[in-house]
Amino acid sequence: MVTKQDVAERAGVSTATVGRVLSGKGYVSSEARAKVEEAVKALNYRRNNLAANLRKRKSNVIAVLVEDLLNPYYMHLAEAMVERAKEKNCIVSLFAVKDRDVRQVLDDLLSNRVCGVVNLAMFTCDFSWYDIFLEEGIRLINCTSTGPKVVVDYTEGMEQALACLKRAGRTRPAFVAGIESWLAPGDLRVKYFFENAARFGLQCDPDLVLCGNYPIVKAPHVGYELCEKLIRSKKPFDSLLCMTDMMALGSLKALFDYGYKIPQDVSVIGCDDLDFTGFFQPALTTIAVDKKAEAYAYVDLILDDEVSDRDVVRVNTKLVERSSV
Amino acid sequence: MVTKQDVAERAGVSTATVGRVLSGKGYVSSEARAKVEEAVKALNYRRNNLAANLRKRKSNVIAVLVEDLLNPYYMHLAEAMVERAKEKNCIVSLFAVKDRDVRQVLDDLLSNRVCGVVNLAMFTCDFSWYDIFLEEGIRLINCTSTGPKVVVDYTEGMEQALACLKRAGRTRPAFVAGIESWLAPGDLRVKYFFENAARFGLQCDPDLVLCGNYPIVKAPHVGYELCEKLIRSKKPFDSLLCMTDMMALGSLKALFDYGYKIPQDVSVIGCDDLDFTGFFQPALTTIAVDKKAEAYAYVDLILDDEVSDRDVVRVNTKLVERSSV
DNA sequence: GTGAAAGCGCTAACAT
DNA sequence: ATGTTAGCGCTTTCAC
Repeated sequence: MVTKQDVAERAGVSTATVGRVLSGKGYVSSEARAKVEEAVKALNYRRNNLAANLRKRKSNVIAVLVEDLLNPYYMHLAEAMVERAKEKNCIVSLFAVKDRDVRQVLDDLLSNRVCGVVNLAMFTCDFSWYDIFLEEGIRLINCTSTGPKVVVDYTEGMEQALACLKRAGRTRPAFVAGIESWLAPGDLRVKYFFENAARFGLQCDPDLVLCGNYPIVKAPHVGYELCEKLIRSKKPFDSLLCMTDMMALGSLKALFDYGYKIPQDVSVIGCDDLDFTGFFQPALTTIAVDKKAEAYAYVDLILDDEVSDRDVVRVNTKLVERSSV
Repeated sequence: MVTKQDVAERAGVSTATVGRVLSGKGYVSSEARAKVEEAVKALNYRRNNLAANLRKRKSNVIAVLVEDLLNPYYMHLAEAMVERAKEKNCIVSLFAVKDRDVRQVLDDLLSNRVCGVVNLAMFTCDFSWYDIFLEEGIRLINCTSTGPKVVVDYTEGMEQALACLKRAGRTRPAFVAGIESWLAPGDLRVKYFFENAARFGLQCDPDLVLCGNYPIVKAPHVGYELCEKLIRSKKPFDSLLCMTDMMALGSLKALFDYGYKIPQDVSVIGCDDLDFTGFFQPALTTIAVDKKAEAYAYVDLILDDEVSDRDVVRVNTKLVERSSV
């Protein structure tokens, strides 16, 4: 492998000079620069990140914690994070957090001296180790009540969704929340729904906020079961707001299996706008999250210099209308 | 951070001894071992992988090359690879290969001295740099005609699929291949179909092997368009074999949009058995790939010692019957 | 059975 | 404007 030393020798300068031209900081005469650049090309020099990382005492790996990778929403994020990270010379690694071994995962992160951690497994992750990460100078995003955060602001999207339901003449929406009932009130979607439904002539019956045990049970299953239970309960409803598109997928199927016509009998709205929700039957109307902005924010919060511990970046949402309302 | 040196001092031994007990190789007196173990615990020592990697001249990162992360099949693989890699103390990083910057990605891999590369972007990846990787001792899987490989063996699955079609009384299947027509004949699914359809009383008309430009166009779109074209062509068909579940998703929708009833009018079979294909409408009958075996094979081929360059591991498939046939 | 020491390749403080 | 050099923390040979 070609080292900086090799380049320096070929260019007839010192490694420090090579370092200067490569990093672009410090004074270098244009002749020296030219020689170095020639040598770098000729030798096809490539920096050894292993060494650089050791020196910096920090790797160029951004860790992404997920409960499971099969959540397509995470993948939208991961995709954009990889893209953004590359611009900044970092790579992103996935870490699966399946409850019991959280501690071991964190050990792993520490051992690898990742440069930051994006916690997508907010329903699972244990925050007790936050201090260790701080001490080691590793930034955590979405890992605790303090520290930088990105929050998806559902205001706009929910507003449009409720308006859309109203326009369709709906009055009795149910909310397929899917998560545990003690978590539901904290969710911005649910909260916004409760606080604003009335304004759109929508009844909002706490009984119609359906909780489940996502993410232990997969989203489509949760959606199916919850919707099935709702149908069997005979409680009247004419529309469904779903926490995620994947839950909506399950709900759609339950509705179909029980003979409901969509959107004639019931309107359905999801959240996320996954790339294939247009292929659901019927194509799903859904609250789109600016996933690229969200993902970029994660990376930026980890890599940028001027990030304060109390930074919060908000990500926008908007309704994408298709055929399910 | 706690270094090996710290541990050595506390235990009253040398770093070499600490190294011996930690690695489990070499002679260590049981007293020394006990003291070291005590110190490791007390100090909460954690190995710094950055340093270890530099020493080994190789990182503990397995690179996974993908065209885009939104393919759920990749995510099934990624999930299992992360799991397997963790057992062997490695982490997996995703790298997006969007055609034009392949070279840059490879530079990245080299620069990071990843311990191996799993190429999932077989329709996009450039193999010309294979030699460099070999020289640097980096293993590539599925990157070239030589080198270790894992091949998904569709024999069993296709056999069952064709039998299933026959049982359903179908005779005119179309094959939604989705990939470019020059690639199709090389695909094992297509190949098996051609060679064995007759045996099941299935006509196999080359005109009914529908090609497209996946992965440039996303799978569900390709599935939709191809199916739509087929319908409009008025060519008779009574069943669909789809290259992937996501293509099947698109095809299902096209069929539905044109008023076909499934499975009454046409039977549909996919490939992959993604975790949510049971929620398609109707639930999709599909050829399941042993994704865990596939993923583990990738990791093992990269990390295990006794891997020969011509190793090929075969992964099994089998039909999962649901409601679309 | 144990310890000393030489790097791995890079960066940056310091000296010139 | 350029060069020298001291580590970063680990592994491993070699000497005791």
